[in-house]
Formats: sequence, C-alpha cells, structure tokens
Amino acid sequence: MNSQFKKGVLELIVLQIVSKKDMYGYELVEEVSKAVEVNEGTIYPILKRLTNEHFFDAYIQESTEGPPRKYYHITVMGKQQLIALTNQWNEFYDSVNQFMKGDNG
Amino acid sequence: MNSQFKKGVLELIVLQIVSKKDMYGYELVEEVSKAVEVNEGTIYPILKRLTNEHFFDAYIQESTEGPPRKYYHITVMGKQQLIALTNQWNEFYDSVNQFMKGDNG
DNA sequence: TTCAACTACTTGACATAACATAGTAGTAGG
DNA sequence: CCTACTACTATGTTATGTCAAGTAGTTGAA
Repeated sequence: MNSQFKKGVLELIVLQIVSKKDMYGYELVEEVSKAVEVNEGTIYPILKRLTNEHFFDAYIQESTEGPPRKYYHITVMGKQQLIALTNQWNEFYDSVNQFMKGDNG
Repeated sequence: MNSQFKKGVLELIVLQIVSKKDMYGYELVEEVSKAVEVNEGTIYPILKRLTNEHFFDAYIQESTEGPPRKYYHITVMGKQQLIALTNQWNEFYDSVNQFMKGDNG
C-alpha cells in the first residue's frame, strides 16, 4: 500500500467513521485497519488534530477491560468539515480519473 | 484543493501522461494543471525522481520558441511501474469508498 | 537596442502528515 | 507476579507538495 496515497484521506475516513458513532482511538485503529493498513502512531495524532480544530469533542469513559477510553464525538463543525472534505475528495478523484482514462489532451 | 490528496498521485498522473507521449516539464505542468492545480516546483522534482529510478529517460531537444526542452520518455520499467501504481491506486480508492458508503462495520 | 513577456528549468527553505518505535498504564488470568 | 491485551502519548524520520527566487533562451515592440 502506497502510504503517500493516504495523506489527507485518513482524516476523511476518521471523520466519516466517527460521524456514525462515537469511537475511541484504539477501536478506530482496528476499524480503519480492516480496509486500510494503518498504525496507532497515525490515528492518534489525527484525533488530536481534529479535536484541536473543534471537529470532534472528547470524553473519558471507564472500561472494565483495560485503561479508560477517550471517546470522540463529531461536532456540528465536524459534520460540515466531513461534507466539505468528501466533496473535495470526489472532485479530486474525478480529476485523477480523467487522466487515467485518457480523457485529457 | 486539498494538497495532501495529491501526495503520490501526481507521480501516477505524470507516469500516465508521459506513457502516451514524450513530454517536457513545462508542457506537463500545463497539462496536469488542466485538472489538478500544480506548480513547477512540484512537477520538476517528480520528473527528476522518476528519471533517477529509471522509469523515464530524458533527452534534450532545441526549441524555436525558447530555451531547449528536456523531453521525458517512459521506459519498460516505467510502464511496469505505471501498471503497479494504477493497481494500488484503484485498490486504495475501493477501500476508501467502503468507508464513504458505510459498507464497513 | 533594450526591455518586457513568454518559455523552460533549477534550487532551497518550509509545511504537512504518515511511519516506526518506544514508553506509560490499567485489567485479567494463569 | 508475570504475561498478554487494551489504550494512550511522545519523538524522530521520511516523503512529497508549496512557495519563491533565480538563471537563461527567444520574440517583438517601443
């Protein structure tokens, strides 16, 4: 898997997943990894960034299976960001596809 | 346009375009820019990289409209790389799409 | 004849984001 | 008590795109 392709897209994926359901970091790592190889050192910084930018807010919840979990919840701003990023991603993909299909020139 | 999305993908686009027809840098900047905003400082380093990795070879040709042009031609290795990268890109897109459509979980 | 505009390539400082690795800590079970 | 699993944090490295500036050849008009 070309790790460059992931740049910016993991943020979109995380926004998308959390928009459906509050999630904690470790859970997200496993969820994303189902389709896109990714490690903790990548996901946690994304969560911190999205929280700093007020796209998520976070709350701690005790767990019976280990240390407390930090759950992330999408904000109104986060939902707007998800829509904006999704549109950008779709536009980008369409542009790339023009070249791949040879529609250009 | 989210500039992070472009990471790695511009290389694929450049490979694809040059695979159709020998091109010089300035021409590529204009060609790519039709669909994906990009500047010289991005394209020229990609051309240098792809040439160093033997995916392109380059030759100089005089121009009547300005300074000499450095044309790039795709090699056999370059064609293989184009196929490999294209497959990776398609797989990546499919994975991302699973999340976007909510197929996952 | 010189100056601007366009063509064409190069370079270097900077920003961003993913990766690798390691460290800290809580819980459970042998 | 030690290991495994869960869960989060921190740090240095690498790759690649952006911005800006510099060099240089050609053309055409003042």
